[in-house]
Amino acid sequence: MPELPEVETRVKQLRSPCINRKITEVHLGWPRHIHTPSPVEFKQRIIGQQIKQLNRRGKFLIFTLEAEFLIIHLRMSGDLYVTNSDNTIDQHAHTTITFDNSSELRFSDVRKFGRIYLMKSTKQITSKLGPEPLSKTFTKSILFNKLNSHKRMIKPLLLDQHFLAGMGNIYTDEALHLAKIHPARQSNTLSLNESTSLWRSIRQVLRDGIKNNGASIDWVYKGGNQQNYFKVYGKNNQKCITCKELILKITISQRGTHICPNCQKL
DNA sequence: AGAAATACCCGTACGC
DNA sequence: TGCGTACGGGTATTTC
Repeated sequence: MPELPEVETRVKQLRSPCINRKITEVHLGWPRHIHTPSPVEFKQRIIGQQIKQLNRRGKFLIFTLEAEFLIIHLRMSGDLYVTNSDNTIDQHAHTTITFDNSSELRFSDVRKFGRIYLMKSTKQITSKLGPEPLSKTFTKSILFNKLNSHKRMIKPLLLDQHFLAGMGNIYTDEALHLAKIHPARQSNTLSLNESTSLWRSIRQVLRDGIKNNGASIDWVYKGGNQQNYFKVYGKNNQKCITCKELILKITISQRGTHICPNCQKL
């Protein structure tokens, strides 16, 4: 579930307890979380390094270490938090990274889909990602041009991290609803006005999400408030705020999709 | 190129 | 009540 706003929230929360900490020990309870290098090498390489910076690119958290980068993707059910190493470990905190001040970074992941990378460069990961939707350089004309260069349904295109980095199922449904665009629309059929409206909507739902510390839709991700402001996600059979029509849940390329059939016509 | 299916996981909700 | 099963959510990968 963590999408751009949830990841951004974690970055902000983790900076102060992580930056300038030195890694003294690592516990790997689910070695398959370590995508690269091998778990043994991972441990050898990371111990002794100090965390210099923490940033985000798309849904990836990027810890800048002295000699390389620790990159973490939470996928659907991952979460990260720092706590005192004396505190009881939660059942799903499979990977823990202990710091020099007896606190530790815990990677808790109920569904074990998350991935951890240790790499000399971030390029291998970040160069494949599309633009950051909230950056100054992501202009409305860039979106319009990009939409026109593809002939794909708009929703799966927005979910494609190579096209745009950071959108997930929830914020995509919310953005398309706000822009009054049907998720099955072909990307290259959007008018300039529709594209501009979509550009505004994407940025607005993401900013709102960040402002509210992300969304907590289930037991997995804690502390967010954005779920209280959803207009369509999880609102099937409830009335649309703008037109009172009932929100519909449909399937678009194998993903649950929420629309107002009146506001978002094909 | 892009659509569709599949694999990876497991807590929860739902049907019987 | 208990058991079985479908579901969801992000992405890589494979196949059509």
